Amino acid sequence: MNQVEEESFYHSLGEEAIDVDCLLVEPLPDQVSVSGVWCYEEDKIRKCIKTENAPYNLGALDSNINMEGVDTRNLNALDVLPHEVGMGNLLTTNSSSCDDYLLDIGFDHGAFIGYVSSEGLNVRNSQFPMEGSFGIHNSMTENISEVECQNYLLSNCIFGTSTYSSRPKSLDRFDDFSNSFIDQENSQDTLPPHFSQNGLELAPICQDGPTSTSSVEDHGGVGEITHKRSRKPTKRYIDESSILSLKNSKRRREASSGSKAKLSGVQRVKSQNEIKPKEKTPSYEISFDKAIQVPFISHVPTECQKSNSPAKIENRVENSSSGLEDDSETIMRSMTSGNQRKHHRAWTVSEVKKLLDGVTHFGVGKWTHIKKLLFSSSVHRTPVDLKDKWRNLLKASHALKGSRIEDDQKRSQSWRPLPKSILCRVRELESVYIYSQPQESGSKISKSKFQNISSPARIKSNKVPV
DNA sequence: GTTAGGG
DNA sequence: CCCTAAC
Repeated sequence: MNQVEEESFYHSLGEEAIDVDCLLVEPLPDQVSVSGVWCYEEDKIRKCIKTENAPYNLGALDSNINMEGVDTRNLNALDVLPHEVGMGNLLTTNSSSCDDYLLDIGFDHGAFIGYVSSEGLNVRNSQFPMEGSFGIHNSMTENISEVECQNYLLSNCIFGTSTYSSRPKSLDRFDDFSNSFIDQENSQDTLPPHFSQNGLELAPICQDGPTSTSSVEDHGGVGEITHKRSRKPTKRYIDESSILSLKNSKRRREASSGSKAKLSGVQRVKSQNEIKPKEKTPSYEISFDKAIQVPFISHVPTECQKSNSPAKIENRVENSSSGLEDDSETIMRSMTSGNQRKHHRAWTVSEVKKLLDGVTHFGVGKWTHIKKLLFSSSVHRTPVDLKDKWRNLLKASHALKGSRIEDDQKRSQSWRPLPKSILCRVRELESVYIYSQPQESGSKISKSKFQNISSPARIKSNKVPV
């Protein structure tokens, strides 16, 4: 954009050009509209940002926003801030909320003295390029649609004002943020009107936090308070025993009527298969699989191709000798339960961080939400995987708690892939969710939504379980 | 369809 | 990671 174009663009902006509400779903009295960031002339910024009742030091307005030569038509708040606004220029009134995060990612506190509090702009988004787990925004020059910008703002507005100090974290870009939330039946009821406008609804936890009614009611609790479901003998156990007995009776029937020379071989193979019914495979699958040489993963796409073991292939070959004699029950069993095991994929630290963010923002047990919103790109992580990983993280964090932290950390860093900060975050999250269980109705969090951020300790003291 | 928990 | 009861 050359100078002339730039000037004409400025003029075309005009005083009324920027709708203050364009980025906020509904401006709250004490909320700072961030639309002003779209302007970069100081007087316009002042006009664009409501400063009445805003308890923030909008230091950014007084200082260097230098956008020269930048095509602002393609910029938005997220693009502009990290680059063009000096970190120290955006001051916050409750910068303590950042501490955990900064610790987590290993930055000096001093390096991030300035950022607007979570009610307004969140300069912490500038950490996107550095934070592996939020790596979608690798390029800050990426254009972000207005909707996405809204999502960011919303997430900052809501998530950032929780009562849990490590809660406000930068979010991944929510590709389908709004759509996904619309699907949530419960959120409409639990959300105040200003969060359900424009179809942008937020998860219940955004509003009431981990102590919310929905949190408690929906998953019935976590941690020690969770009471376990009672289990009957598994269906698989019943099925297998019934299959065994059925096959035995069939075999007896065949043995009494069929050709004995032929059946003896079949019986031998069958008895082998009965020992390990899970590994039994119908013969037609074999011809099916021959072409790709990895018979055991034929039903599972790509990612499991490494998972076939020689033992299994051998077993498969064995089955081929048994030919078409397999009974239909066994075929169905093989088809449905399958012998393929998903290839093990180690969880990366960034994945774990994403998971923690998901738990932070949506709550323990909202695995499908987390999956849809944060792991939509990783097909190999199912909601169950997330749940399992969370369970393992809890175990790991307790293991860490049990030992002396410093020594253990130093000693185990070589083999333990998870940084201590992550395990600490797990513990914090866990404690929050444990302590939030006895809460009847999430009034406390919703009340304090736009108040200052409480520390986990304060949550605990507020919500002492019996 | 989703989640918890045992394996 | 799988499986399945419980929800």
